[in-house]
Amino acid sequence: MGGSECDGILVKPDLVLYNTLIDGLCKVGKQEEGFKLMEKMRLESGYEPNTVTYNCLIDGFCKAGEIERSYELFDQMKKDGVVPNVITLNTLLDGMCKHGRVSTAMGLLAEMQEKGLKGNSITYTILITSFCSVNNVDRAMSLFNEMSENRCSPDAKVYYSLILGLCQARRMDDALCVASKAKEAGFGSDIICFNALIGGLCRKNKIDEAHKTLKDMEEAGIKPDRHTYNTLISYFSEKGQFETAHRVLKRMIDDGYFPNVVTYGALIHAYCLAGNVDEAMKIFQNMSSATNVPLNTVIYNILIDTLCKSDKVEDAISLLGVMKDKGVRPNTTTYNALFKGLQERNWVEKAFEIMDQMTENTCNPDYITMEVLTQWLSDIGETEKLRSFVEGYEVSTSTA
DNA sequence: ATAGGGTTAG
Repeated sequence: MGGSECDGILVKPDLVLYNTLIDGLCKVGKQEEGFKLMEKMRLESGYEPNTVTYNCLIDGFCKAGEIERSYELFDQMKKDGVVPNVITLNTLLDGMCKHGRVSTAMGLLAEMQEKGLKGNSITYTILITSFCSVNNVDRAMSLFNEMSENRCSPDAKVYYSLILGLCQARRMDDALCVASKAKEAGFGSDIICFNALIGGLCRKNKIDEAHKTLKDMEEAGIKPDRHTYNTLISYFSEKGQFETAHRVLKRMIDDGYFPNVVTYGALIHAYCLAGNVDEAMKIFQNMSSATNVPLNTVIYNILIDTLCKSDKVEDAISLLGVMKDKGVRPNTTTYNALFKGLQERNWVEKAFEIMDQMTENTCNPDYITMEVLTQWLSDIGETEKLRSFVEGYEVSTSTA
């Protein structure tokens, strides 16, 4: 990419062009190449990376989950005398928060604030979203209130992130209250907020309020989208009102939205809940053969879980095989469902086999896995297998 | 040229 390579034409990329390329590489998951390009730029063009260069790379490594690497870049940046800005801060905060390091993020924020770098509304959106995602909505609310005190007025997205968080926490009264405050501040809800509100109200069985919100949405000139329809289909089918659900489905299709994996997932789940596994399997078969909708882990998990609970572990195991043949990765939930099913049958050999598969797939056990296996395997005196299972993870996580 | 919010399982 150095200008010297271009015979005959005087093309010397400037720093902005380099940064654009580095950002592009990072955005498609090639952050390592982005990093190399920065080094090459230094050597061949003599440009020193600036704040933007570092910000792009830090974001690339954060999005790839390589927080340590991002932090190294942040240190290197400061060592080189390149001044971090609020974008650097926000990028790091978002990376840390999304990878479970909320308290590290708060520490960084405090440290940067001491150095005189103030957060902006994006900083607050990041923090509010992550506190909500770790079920600390109260902290999110207090951050929101803190914001105005710091004479930083919330923009639409700050309101929206709080509304979403409140909906996810099932705190619908608070969510509606914040939504009306947002409206007073000139930020009417958008389709994402409306969908969250409608979904939250449905989950709390407040169908009248959900209906009213749907009307508010239409009055605001916002049309229902695929999410809205999926939300309603999920509500009606889970209430056993399959006729209504199918009517909504028809309207969805008439409106130009093809059912997607979520639509099918909602129906499959509801038929499973209603004890109609046959109908659920029929939809599943139809999905595989008559639609282009790719099946995902969630779909298989619903069915595997239901089969295990209906004393059809063999069918669940064969579905696991189908899943793997189709290249759909089982996750912890898949294995947990299977272990519970196998425990019911006390089918130990099969459980051992599945445990080995889980380790091979570097799928991490969670507390449910450990609870089920610890209880079951110690009851039957198979603690040795349990120990080697756990050790398998200690090895794989240290080499990962 | 760089940063922020969405649906299905357990």
